[in-house]
Amino acid sequence: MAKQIPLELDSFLPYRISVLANTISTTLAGAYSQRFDLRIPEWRVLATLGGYPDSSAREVARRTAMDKVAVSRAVSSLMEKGRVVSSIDTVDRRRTLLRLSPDGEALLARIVPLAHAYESRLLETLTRQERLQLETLLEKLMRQASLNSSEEVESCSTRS
Amino acid sequence: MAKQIPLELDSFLPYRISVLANTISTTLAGAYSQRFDLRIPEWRVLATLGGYPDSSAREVARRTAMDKVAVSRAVSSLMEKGRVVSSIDTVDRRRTLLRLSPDGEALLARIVPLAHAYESRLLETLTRQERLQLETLLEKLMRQASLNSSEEVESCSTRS
DNA sequence: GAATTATAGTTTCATTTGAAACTAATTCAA
DNA sequence: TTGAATTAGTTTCAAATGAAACTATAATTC
Repeated sequence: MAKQIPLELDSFLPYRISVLANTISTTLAGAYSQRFDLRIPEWRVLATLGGYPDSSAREVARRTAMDKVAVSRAVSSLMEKGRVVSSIDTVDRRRTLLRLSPDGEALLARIVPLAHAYESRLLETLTRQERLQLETLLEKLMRQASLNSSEEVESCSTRS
Repeated sequence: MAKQIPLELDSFLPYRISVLANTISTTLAGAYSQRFDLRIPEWRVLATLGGYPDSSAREVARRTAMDKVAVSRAVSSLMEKGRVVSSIDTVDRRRTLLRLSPDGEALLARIVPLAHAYESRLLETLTRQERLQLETLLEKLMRQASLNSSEEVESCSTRS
């Protein structure tokens, strides 16, 4: 076998996507985190409840791909700040139904334009065609990435 | 002004990229993390030193986009496990030159195929053309993302 | 060459995160 | 029913992370 490819980190796809995602999250969070006293998990919950009022914590977790502990903490924090209100589901009293308070609505209304502006910034150098390609690629990569492939990855390697 | 777009998280680019990156990191780390007792930061340092022996911690940090504290900790851990050895730069005695030990080399040699296999898995559903597109898109997005745009994002929003 | 400033790297401390244990309510099964 | 198993959500504890202070060496300036 020839000399092993030494894995150039700069061109390693998982690494590149990770750096890109980190840069995006950090930049975006920087634009509202301290300014509105809103952490990323809170922002995700806020945005979700904006679109789906009266979701339970579990539903929010599923929609955002956050785990339930993270949701629980974000919700507590949002409630302390008066941005979210809750009510107990009368049908299933384990469930807590969550919705934005007027303050929460107002905050979301201020941040959504920021978020859209940043997204536009990211996309502004792409042609219409490239945006469509990006769509396709993200879907394909996401599908492959989540194929829960640890066994396959292992078998791939140990096979040789 | 018309009713505000309520920001569908599922189609919000920063969010999608973040979920994708998380999924990839988690899956990949799952394939070697416990198995080789190697955390993601250690893996990055290991891979970097494989390609660039006798780098200083600072150089590793720059190459990996990690911060120096993370590098410092990863290096300590790798040295404890005998995977990295260090020597003091005789020219500048603040600097520590790092390189893989034979054990470190051997470990890297075992993991590189895993990493390449996983990368191939990610890419396998893409056509040749799509892979080229991905290249272009990652570069463009990375450039836009890192334009350090917090001020611009803010001005975009407050302008209206 | 002494004092100041800058740089490499580590340590400390406070915050964040995740996993597992836990509480409370519900469903299922006999 | 009532006892076992599930499910929603929280708490706890340990590990990971980041910012700022710190140590040691080097470079700069007077």
